[in-house]
Amino acid sequence: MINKNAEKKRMGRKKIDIKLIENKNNLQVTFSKRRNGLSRKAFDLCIKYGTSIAILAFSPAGRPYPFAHPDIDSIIHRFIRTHNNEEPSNVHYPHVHNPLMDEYSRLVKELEEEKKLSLALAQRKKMPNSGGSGFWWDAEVGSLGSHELTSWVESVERLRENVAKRVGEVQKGSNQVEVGAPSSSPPLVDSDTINLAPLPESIDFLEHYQF
Amino acid sequence: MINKNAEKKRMGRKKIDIKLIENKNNLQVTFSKRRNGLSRKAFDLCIKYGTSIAILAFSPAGRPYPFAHPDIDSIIHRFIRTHNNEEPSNVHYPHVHNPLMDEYSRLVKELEEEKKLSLALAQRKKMPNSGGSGFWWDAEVGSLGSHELTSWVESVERLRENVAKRVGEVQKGSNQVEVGAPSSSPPLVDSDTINLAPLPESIDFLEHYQF
DNA sequence: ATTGGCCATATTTGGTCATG
DNA sequence: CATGACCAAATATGGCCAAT
Repeated sequence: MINKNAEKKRMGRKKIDIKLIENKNNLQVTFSKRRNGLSRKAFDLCIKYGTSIAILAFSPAGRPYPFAHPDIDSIIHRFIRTHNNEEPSNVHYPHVHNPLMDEYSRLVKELEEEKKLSLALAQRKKMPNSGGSGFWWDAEVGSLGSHELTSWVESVERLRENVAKRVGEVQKGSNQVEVGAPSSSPPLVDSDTINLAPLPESIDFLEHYQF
Repeated sequence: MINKNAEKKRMGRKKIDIKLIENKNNLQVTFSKRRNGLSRKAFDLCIKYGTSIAILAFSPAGRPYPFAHPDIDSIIHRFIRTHNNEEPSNVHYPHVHNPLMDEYSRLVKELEEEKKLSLALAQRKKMPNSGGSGFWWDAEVGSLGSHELTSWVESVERLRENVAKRVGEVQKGSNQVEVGAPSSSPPLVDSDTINLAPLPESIDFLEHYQF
């Protein structure tokens, strides 16, 4: 990426895919904005819905940027109460095992596979011309005939669907917070408060990813 | 189906001010979306900047909606390390103070003054509104003098608790790890939260809010 | 209670420059 | 390293309706 196109004309917001950013220089700037944006949103939610939210974030530089309302202590306490673990001597926080991340990692791998497969197929039919200048799909896909291209697209679409479905299942299936230790002790509070609501993520976030 | 007024142009997003939302059923809907949005953004940041973020949020219904990457424990520990350079034995969480609140509170205070004024005027003409159907900062709150901020916090807290209606006692006497405020004992509401130490944060976001 | 569409509009953010 | 400002394009959301 590193689209270094200095134009006099303003470019407006650019779209970037979800991957570790490389342009450290420029991104440092962006992070500042986004971090603020995140807190701003959290704050907004707190006020509008009368809820409490705590955010612990770190800047790429490693600097901590906390946000909390009304205060971090009460929130953490509440969380602990909510999950009400049984270990009195050892306070441990709910192990927020974000299913989304798991899936994300896995999906990235799968996509890699699929990608290779597609490329392999493409190369079998047509021949090389690995321009290699653009994104992984630019070169190869570009060499496909309209027919192949169509099927390729369908293939990817199918993949996307599967991926989406999978993520969906994961969300609904594992929306329980896994406490640090594989607890076997019974909950001490109303059972309906033990379960975490389904992890917030919706599969539509995948739409923002560029496969 | 869904053909009420095909002609009628939809309204599109509406602007709403930042105040406790009128418990409308509709807003419950909105919260779901917004919460998702928050997590989505956090997730995005985590990936793009390779940073770690943890979010502990509660829905108006009192359900916890955690988000964390890579995992909440490491993040909290990191925070402790970062903020607590001295006593490793006495673990206490950084007293997250957020300037956003400062500004907000300040403005609310000003607003209160105005409200108070106009209310006084109104009462001179009309009759008392003992019904108190106003918002939490309406009327009487303004008469609290120099304790507005504390009151405000308490109000919000009370509200939160009401909505939450949570269980809770089962206190686990944790002697090992003290998960409390550094010095103050008041569990939930700590007026110190309102005006405390510094932490880089901009307040320009207030420009977007309508008081 | 929580989510998923739809659509139009309100906000946010990327890339750049400039300032503590 | 962290922000402010600017402009334009990319997203996120408010109502509304419906489904789980």
